[in-house]
Amino acid sequence: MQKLLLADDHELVRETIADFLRLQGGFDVVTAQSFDEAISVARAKGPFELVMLDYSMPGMDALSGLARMRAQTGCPVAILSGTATPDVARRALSSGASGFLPKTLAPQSLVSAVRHMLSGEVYMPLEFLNNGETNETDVNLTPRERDVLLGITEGKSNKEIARDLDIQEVTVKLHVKTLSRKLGARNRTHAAMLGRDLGLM
Amino acid sequence: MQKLLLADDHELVRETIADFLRLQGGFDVVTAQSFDEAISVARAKGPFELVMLDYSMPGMDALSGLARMRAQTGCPVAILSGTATPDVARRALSSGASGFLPKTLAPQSLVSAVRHMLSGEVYMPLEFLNNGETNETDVNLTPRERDVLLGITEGKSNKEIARDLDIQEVTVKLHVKTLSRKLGARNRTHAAMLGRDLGLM
DNA sequence: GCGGTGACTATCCGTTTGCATAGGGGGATG
DNA sequence: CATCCCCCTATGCAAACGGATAGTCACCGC
Repeated sequence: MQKLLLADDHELVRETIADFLRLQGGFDVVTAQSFDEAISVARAKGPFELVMLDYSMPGMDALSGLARMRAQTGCPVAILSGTATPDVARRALSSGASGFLPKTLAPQSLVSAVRHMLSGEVYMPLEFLNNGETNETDVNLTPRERDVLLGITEGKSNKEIARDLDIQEVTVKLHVKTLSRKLGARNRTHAAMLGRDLGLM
Repeated sequence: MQKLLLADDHELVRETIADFLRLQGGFDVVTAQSFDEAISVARAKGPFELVMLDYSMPGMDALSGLARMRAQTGCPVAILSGTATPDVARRALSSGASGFLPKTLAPQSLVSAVRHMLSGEVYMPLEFLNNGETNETDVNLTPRERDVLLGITEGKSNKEIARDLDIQEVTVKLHVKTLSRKLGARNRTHAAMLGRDLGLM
């Protein structure tokens, strides 16, 4: 029987989906309620043939959890999301996710999606690509902040960014501080990662 | 009967695939031998339910042809490629392609892939994500360097990384320096971005 | 044994970040 | 006009980073 790992912090959602996969899909489903627990479970009760991670979940830290889980287990990892924006879906795939599962997915489609991923292909509903042009995530940076963030992602120093934008270095620092606060980043590097994950540039 | 548009400048490949889709899939396949012809055909003989474009083809201009075709037809557009690198595949999906079809795909898989895309989902073989190491760059980090790089991508300071790995901060700095040199990064932020782009963790 | 390599520690130094405080100008909106 | 918001600048300071140099220790292959 194929072993799946499902991690979601909402108990109702988690257990509903798990039960459905057990009954309708005949899978052996193990659950976890946080990213850290998922990592522990993956180590303790593995190997799994597919891991499904909720996108907004304690410890997930946007998409960096995806990379960590992939690195540890080496098995296909899918992203599960309720507040699904097309852009997040695309980025998930770019980061190596085996699939993107919106929670609005019809139950029967879920089973076929899981089978699809188990057979070594990528699952993703098309509507998450077509509508994808306007991706207003809840974060809204000012144009200047985006400029600075772009510079950060290119590994530039504040001084370089200042020269490129023809402003003073102190001003760059100001933007770095404010955009980091808006993104909930702990420093410029974190801001760069979150900015890329959220597709802000 | 579902109408498909297939554009490829190599006649043999184009007609072989087209015939196969007609016979085995029962599709109505129209062909074109350049991107510009594909655009004309799409306007003249449309609408189509799926368009397949060769990645390297006169007028395609890498992936910018994908966006133009999507904008004009509004229907799913897949990328067909012989010289398939995982990177191109990822970029294709990020640019809104409905699928990525390597020409090495088994014929029968091609039909199922087309059906998959017609049903509104995205097709992509997993090996183009998992093997996406893109080891052209031939970076080989030591295990410890990967640990440190992972910490950097999570926005941690050297001090935090040191505590987590139970080593001294100076040692972390050493690893940061060496892994940055290996990656060709200008600083830790740049290293984090390159590390994520190259899928090193 | 010997050389090579990975991992680690130490001290020192200049540069860069990060953060706080304290403003000025311009444009939009009420 | 008053009031935001965005953008810019300035000064100052503590912390973190980046780099150089100089080692120790353990492991592995020849």
